[in-house]
Amino acid sequence: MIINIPKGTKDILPSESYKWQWLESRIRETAARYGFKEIRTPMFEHTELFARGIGDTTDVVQKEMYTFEIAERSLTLKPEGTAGVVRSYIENKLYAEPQPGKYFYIIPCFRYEKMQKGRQRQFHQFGIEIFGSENMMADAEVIGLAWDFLTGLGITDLKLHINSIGCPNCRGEYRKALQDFLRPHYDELSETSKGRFEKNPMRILDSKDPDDKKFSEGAPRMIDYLCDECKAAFEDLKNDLDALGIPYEVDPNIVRGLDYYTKTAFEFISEDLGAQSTVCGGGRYDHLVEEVGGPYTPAVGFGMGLERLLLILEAKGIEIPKPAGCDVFIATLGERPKTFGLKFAKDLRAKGYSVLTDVMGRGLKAQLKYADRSDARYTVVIGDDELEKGVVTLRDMDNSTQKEIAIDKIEEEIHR
RNA sequence: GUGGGUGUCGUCAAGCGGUUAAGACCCUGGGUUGUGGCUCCAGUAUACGAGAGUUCGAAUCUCUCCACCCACCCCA
Repeated sequence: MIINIPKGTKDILPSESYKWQWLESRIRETAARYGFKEIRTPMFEHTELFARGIGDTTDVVQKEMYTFEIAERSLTLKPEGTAGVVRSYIENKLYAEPQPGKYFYIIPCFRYEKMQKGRQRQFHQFGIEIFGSENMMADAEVIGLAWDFLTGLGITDLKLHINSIGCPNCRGEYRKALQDFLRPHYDELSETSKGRFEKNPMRILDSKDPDDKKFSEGAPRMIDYLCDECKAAFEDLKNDLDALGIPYEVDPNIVRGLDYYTKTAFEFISEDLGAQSTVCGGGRYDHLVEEVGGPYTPAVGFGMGLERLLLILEAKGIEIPKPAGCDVFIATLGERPKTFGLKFAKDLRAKGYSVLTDVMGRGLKAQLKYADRSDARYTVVIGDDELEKGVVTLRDMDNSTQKEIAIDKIEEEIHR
C-alpha cells in the first residue's frame, strides 16, 4: 500500500522528466514572446473561492475537489488555474498596475475523477490570463498564442472550435427559449440533464446521451440569441482570427464546463487523444473578478493540458531532444590515482564541465562501461603510469581513440 | 457512480490441471591481473495481483476482492 502511488497520479522519472523540462522551456519562451509574466499562487485556496468562482453547479465543484479541513478552515487543492490567479489579482491589487495584466503559469491541478487516457487526478496545466481588456483583440491574442505555441511544436492538425456563449444580458432570454424547447421532452431526458434543466440548461446540449442528443437536435442556439454587443464582439474575434491566418470552425455546441465563461469560448481538439480530445480550452470571463469580490475587470484566458500535449507529441512521433550526457568520465585505477581523480573532477566541475566519477569502486572495465552508459563524451583514465608521467589518458568515446595528454592541456582538448 | 478489458521476475514474454515456472532484455561480475558500445560465460531475483474453493495435485478451473487500462459522464 505505502509503496503504491495514489491512483490518478504519476511519477515523472528521469526517463520522462527531460521532456517536461523541454516543454516548460518552450512555454516560457512563448509566453515571453507575447509579454506574459509568470505568476505563482499557492497549491490550495479557500474552498469558497472555487465554489464561488467556478460555480457550485459544476461537476468540478460538486464532486471532484480535493477538499480538506484544517484548523477549522476548508481548503481545496486547485482544480484549475484561473480562480487562484483571479484571487491574487484582486488581493494584490494588480488592477492598479498598467493594464492589461498578462500572466502565465505552469501548475499541477487536482480533480477527483476516474482515470482514463489523457485524464489524471493530478495533472498539469499551462495557463495564461489577460486582465482588463474588453476588446476582442485580447481574445485573439490568447487564441493566437495557443495556436502559435501548438503549431510551433509541430502539431499542425489541431482543430480550433470557437463559439460565443453570450453575456448575462442575452443569456436569460436564450435560457428561456431553450427550456421552452426542451420542456415537452422533459420526462425523457437523462437524469443529469433533468437536474440541469433549471440550473444550467445550456449544459444539456453538451450531453452525449443518445436520447438527449436527439431532443437537442434543432434546439435554439445561443449564438442566435446574442445581443448586439456580443454579436459584434464575435464578429470582431472572427475578423481578428482571419487576420492572423488561424483557421477555426464555429461550433455552437461548445459550452465550457466552468460557469464563469462569457462571450468567447474555444477549444483546441486533437484526434490523437481518444475520448479526452480537448488539449486546450478557454474563453472570456468578464464577471469573474467581480464575482469573487474585485472591481469589474473583463478577462480572457486558457488552460492547456500538459499530459495531453505530451500524448499528442508522442502520437505524432515528434521527438523531444534528449539532454546531452556528461562531458567527462574520470576512471581511475588504484589508491593514488583515485585521490588525484577526485580533485581533478572537482577542478573540471568548477570550470563548468559535467563530470562523472566512479563511486562504486569498480574495475576499469566496468568504469568504462558505465561511462558508455552515461553518454560520456570523453573518459579520462588515470593510473599510476599517468601520474608518474604527469599526464592523463584522454579517450574519445565516440570514435574510440585515445592519447596521453598533459594535465594542464586537458581543457583545450575537451573544450569545443 | 455505470460498463468492458487485462493481471506470470525491474521490463517484455512462454506456459492452458502434474515443469526445478522457459526465454529475452535489464542489472552485476568475469573472459589471464589497465579500457566501453559487439560477442561469450556466469551470477542475482520474496514472478504466477490477493484470498477462498474444486481437485490426489492449480499459474492453469470456480468465486470474491484488489489493481491497472479503456469507455460513459465531465473536462485539461
